[in-house]
Amino acid sequence: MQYWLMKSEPDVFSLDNLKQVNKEPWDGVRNYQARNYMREMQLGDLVLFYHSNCSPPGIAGTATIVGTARPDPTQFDPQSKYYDSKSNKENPRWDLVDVEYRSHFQNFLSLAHLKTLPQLENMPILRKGNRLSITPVREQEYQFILQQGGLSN
DNA sequence: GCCAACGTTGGC
DNA sequence: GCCAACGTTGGC
Repeated sequence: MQYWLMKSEPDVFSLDNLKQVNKEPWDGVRNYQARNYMREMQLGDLVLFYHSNCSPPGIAGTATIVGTARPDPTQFDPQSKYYDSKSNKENPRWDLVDVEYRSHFQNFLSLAHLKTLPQLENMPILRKGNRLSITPVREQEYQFILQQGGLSN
């Protein structure tokens, strides 16, 4: 089992939205490194759900991987903003995973707060200029963040 | 809205 | 294969 952090802009898709629909195909990832991380994901992997490009940014809660990597259909849809004319069905370029709601933290963990915690200083999300939307998280980091969030599982 | 940091593209 | 130009991300 592995742990991950996945970013989402709450104006587009928030943890509240995930709770409402329960399960969501995580489409639209168009970055090779993030795609490769999705291909490593296994059923039951745990996810920190991060709200980006909002005020305040931070970790809102957790989710679970309930579907492993498969081709993202939006890459073949000319109407989609995620359409990729250079991809083809014989050798799809982009994948998605299925993410299921797990919990909201009692305490939203703002980026400003996370930056004060030396236990988390190695997390990519805390480093300036990091734009990767999916990153691996160490187990100790995940457990510590769960404690900080006030475990509402 | 600004802009630094980063990934991608494409000319050479 | 290099790298400048460009587009995007995302904190502030």
